[in-house]
Amino acid sequence: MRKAQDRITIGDVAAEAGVSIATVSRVVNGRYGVAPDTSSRVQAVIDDLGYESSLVARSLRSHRTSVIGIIVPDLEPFSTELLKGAARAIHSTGYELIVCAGDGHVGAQVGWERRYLSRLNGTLADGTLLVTPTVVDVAHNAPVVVVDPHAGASPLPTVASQNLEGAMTATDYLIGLGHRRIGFIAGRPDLESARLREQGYLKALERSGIGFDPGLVRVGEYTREATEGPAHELLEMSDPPTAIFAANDVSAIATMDVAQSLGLSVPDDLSVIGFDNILESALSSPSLTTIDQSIQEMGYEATRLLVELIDEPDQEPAHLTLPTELVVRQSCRAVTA
Amino acid sequence: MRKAQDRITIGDVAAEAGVSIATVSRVVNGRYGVAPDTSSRVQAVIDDLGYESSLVARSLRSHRTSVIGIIVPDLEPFSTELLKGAARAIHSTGYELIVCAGDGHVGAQVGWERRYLSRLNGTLADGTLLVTPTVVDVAHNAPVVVVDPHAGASPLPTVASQNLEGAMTATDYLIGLGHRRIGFIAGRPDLESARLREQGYLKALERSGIGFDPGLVRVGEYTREATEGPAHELLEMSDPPTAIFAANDVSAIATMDVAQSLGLSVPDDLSVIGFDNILESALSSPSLTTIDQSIQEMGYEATRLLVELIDEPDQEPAHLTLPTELVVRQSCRAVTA
DNA sequence: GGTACGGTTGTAAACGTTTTCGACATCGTT
DNA sequence: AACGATGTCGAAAACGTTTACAACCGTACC
Repeated sequence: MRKAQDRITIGDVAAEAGVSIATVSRVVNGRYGVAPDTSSRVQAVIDDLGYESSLVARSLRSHRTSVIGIIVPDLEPFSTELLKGAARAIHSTGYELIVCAGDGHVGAQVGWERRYLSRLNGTLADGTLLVTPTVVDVAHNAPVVVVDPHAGASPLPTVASQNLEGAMTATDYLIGLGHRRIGFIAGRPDLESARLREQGYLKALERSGIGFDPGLVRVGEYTREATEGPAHELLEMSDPPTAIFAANDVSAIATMDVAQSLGLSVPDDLSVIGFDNILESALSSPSLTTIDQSIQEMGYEATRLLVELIDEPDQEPAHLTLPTELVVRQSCRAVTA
Repeated sequence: MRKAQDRITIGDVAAEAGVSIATVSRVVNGRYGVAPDTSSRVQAVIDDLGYESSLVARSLRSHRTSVIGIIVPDLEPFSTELLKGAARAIHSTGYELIVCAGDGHVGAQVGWERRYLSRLNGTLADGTLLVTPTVVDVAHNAPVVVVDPHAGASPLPTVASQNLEGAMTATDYLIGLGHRRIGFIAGRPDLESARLREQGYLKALERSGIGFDPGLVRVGEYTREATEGPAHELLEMSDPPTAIFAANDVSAIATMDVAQSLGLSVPDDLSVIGFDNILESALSSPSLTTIDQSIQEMGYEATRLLVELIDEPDQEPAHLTLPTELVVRQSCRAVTA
């Protein structure tokens, strides 16, 4: 006797419809070469029994699953915005999306990224999107696209923002407001984006003739938790900065909170500028002046790239760079002489 | 010749190590009955070749995958908070998490939920978490837990909040502030939570003797987009409400934005209270007074329940109800005589 | 009336695992 | 020396599909 939770298999459908398994498979996949009335009879049985083909069995046999995977390190704003863009891009294609999320503790387990990727790629998913990966070596012909890649030249296709230019814009903006002591909260040192933003900060300072004070730089690793300590340090200096450029919005918002907990007013006592333009930056108080990198767009473009790569595997790996833009809100103010 | 992208299979390992496939499988899974030196030799080859067993093949054969799936309708704040809780709960168990997200357009495609569930359940995943599902009939003995279930008695285990009590608390709070014309922006009519919140609103109004004015109720479907029109309607009435209770925070924030676009000040001209206590509610301006239902906790408990259910399938379906709590912030004010 | 052919269907192999079962050694016991 | 117990291992079936191939049937053509 069939137990109730047993799946309905293609064999059940075949038996019920009085045809062979092969025929059922053909009508399920719309293959050519099955008589119209057979087809409709089988289809009726399929609908009746509520048959759904097993993704794993299909994958095992045909190496094609019509799903693409995304591996994200956490579910913080950056990742979720990106996911939205990916979901939007996936919509018109025939693919479906599955997400594997790390637990947010970077470095807690190093192996998980490799493991997920190995699981997805080549079996479960036809292609994979890798978001802000830690060191991962990937067979360079696998259908993988990296968003916000690891530092160094990548043999894989990548999607990133104009990090250098954006960081220079942010720094120039603060300089233009008259700030001279400008602190910097850096991002995850392993990521190309973080390095470029730091370079942009340095470059703008030097170009303006202000020069670089190593004492004004701390590492916040793009996270709220890692930012709080360094922000305290900067603000409790005997000669604290009058402005802080944080390498991403999460750090910037954390910095504002620390400032306010120290009795400092943003922007009156301290100007803060971020990078990313996540949703939360518009809602903070004061609302955060920041550099917009349309994160959703990155997810969208990366997904588009990936789908292209799956259909046409032997391409030169593309490296997309999306523009950034200054978004002026309430968290910065000109220095009062 | 092996093509570079070909996966390394258990057969490759077996050949390289000079043993049978069965033996390799045994050492991979730590089965009893393989000699220590054979085991270590095989293990060495595994590490050397970087072999990872194919999830789909394993699943097909053994019906166990050590992953649990979550199906969410979108990637809006409620869902993402829930995901965080689930990720936290999964961490200590031996399971891994994969997420399938709809595209947010409720009703756009009705079939996707069923399809995803069918794909996950029984093949890809050992169990599935269903978040705010639209109508879905599930074999009631499948390992599935529902968060914020569909209206009506569910044969499946569920996790929900004290929606009725919370809604009464919210309404009572507004009444206590002296409000008499209190509007309501309802949620998705198919969800139990939305119905209970509306009931709580009604019950509090009647108990206080104010009574219920059907003209003050609109449907916002829990989304920003669906809320804007109804909010406009309420606020442009000849005799508009002095307070609005929105069935979730997303609606409440949208309502505040609409009010401000009409030149109304929150809370001076209009008090707004929400439900959920999503992160954004603390960041809005003014910050939103709301009913806290610890969403992460729901995700956590639901996941815990699911894991339990997988290990011990023949349980009476549990129905968990988590407490809610009033969180007073800046968006409500007493009526000025 | 035989043959060729197109359309329709079934048979069986393959995908990469896990697991049952039996084979073979080795060793201790009588 | 024979036998059973034990430890180690391989052969092969099974999971639910897809697809190459062959088989079959009817029709049209010579």
